[in-house]
Amino acid sequence: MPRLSRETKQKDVIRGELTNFNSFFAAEDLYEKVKKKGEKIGIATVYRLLKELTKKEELHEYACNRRAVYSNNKNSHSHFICKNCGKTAHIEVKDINFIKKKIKGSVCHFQIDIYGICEKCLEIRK
Amino acid sequence: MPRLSRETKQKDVIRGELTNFNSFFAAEDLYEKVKKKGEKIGIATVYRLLKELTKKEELHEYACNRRAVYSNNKNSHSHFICKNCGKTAHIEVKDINFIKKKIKGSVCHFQIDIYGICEKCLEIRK
DNA sequence: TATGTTATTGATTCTCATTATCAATAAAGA
DNA sequence: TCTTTATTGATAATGAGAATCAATAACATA
Repeated sequence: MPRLSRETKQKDVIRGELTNFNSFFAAEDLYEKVKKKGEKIGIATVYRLLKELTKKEELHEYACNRRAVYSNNKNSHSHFICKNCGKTAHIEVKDINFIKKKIKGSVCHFQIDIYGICEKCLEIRK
Repeated sequence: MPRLSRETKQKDVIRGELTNFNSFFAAEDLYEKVKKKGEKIGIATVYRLLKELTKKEELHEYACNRRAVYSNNKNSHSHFICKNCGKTAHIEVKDINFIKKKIKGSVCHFQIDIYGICEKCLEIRK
């Protein structure tokens, strides 16, 4: 394990692109953004920085469809996923106090995924 | 796509083992159970039936650590995942009425993942 | 500023869960 | 029994992400 963290050109470039996402993104998305900037940075470096920033809690990592996705904001994430069309909508859930009572450890963040049929698809099915 | 579903010896065997899980399980777990019974069934068949039953809503599929996991009960699932030791504990959350108001579509089931540090790890860190 | 140490990079390979392929097999209806 | 065709299972393909490792570049310090 590395004993200290070094500031590099590559990390700077990737960090610069990081802010260009307003919702969540996958490693590949970030890699594409960097490539479009004309910067030649290996995808392994992108994966590494993403892990590093997650450990530092500058990013929030969670799973979406068996892929790791990341978010700039440290807030928790809640989604409504339509089982018919597959669309994912964000839901705002501010706190989970109702559930915290049941947990003995300390809570960092949470993810709530609600599966169902969205309004549009319900309409079509009629 | 198949026009009708056929009942086979293999599906019967796999279905028999399916009830032997009281919590969630991965495809590989089910495959091992079947193998231990002495039945020679290909792992592809296990994967296929799992997908089929999920589509039929006899099983609930969700993701855990970049793997698909399945559950017999159709209830929703809530977990507390320790970011330190990685252990997952079940939490019982009966309803999410507080959140349903925010959803316009119809809700089938939900999954709540809460990330934090478990009691044991908190103790060790002291 | 030059030098030595070592964290970082990036091309590539590896891993591992899952899906796709396809010839052989076996349900289920006629 | 015969025919049709869904299913099986061995195996190859896929794809996200981790591991490898020689070359490179930060950073400390002389």
